[in-house]
Amino acid sequence: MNYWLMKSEPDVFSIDDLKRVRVEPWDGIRNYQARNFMRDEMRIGDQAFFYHSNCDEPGIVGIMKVASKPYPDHTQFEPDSRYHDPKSDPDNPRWILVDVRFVRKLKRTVTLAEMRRESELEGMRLLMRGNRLSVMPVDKAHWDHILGML
DNA sequence: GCCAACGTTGGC
DNA sequence: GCCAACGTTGGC
Repeated sequence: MNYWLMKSEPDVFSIDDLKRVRVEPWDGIRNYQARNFMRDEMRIGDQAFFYHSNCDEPGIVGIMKVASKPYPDHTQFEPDSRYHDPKSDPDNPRWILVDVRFVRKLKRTVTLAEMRRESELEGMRLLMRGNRLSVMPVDKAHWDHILGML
């Protein structure tokens, strides 16, 4: 069992959106490292934090589970999509995603600012300088510590 | 292969 | 809205 953190801008897709639809293809990932995590390391049943980015209160807002094997992100082939990639070959798709399933919303947001103050979370990828990855692994110890902050 | 220019992410 | 940090692109 691996643990993950996946970012989404709540204006685009929030934890409440996921709660409503229950299962969602995590589309729009256009970074190779993030893609490789989904493609090569995620397994059905892995748990992931849902992180709200680029918003008033950035932080962890919920928990979800990986709900599918990796498969091609259809938005790369849609000319009208903001995620369209004209260079992606339909016979060898460049961008891959997994479905995620809603597990629960946390009773409150565990904010980025709050996490930065926790010495136990030192070294966590999310908190490293200049980190911009939108899909990243989370150590079990960090996962447990964050849930203990509630 | 280098690297300057450019685009994006995302906190503040 | 600003801007630091980082990734990608493309000329050479």
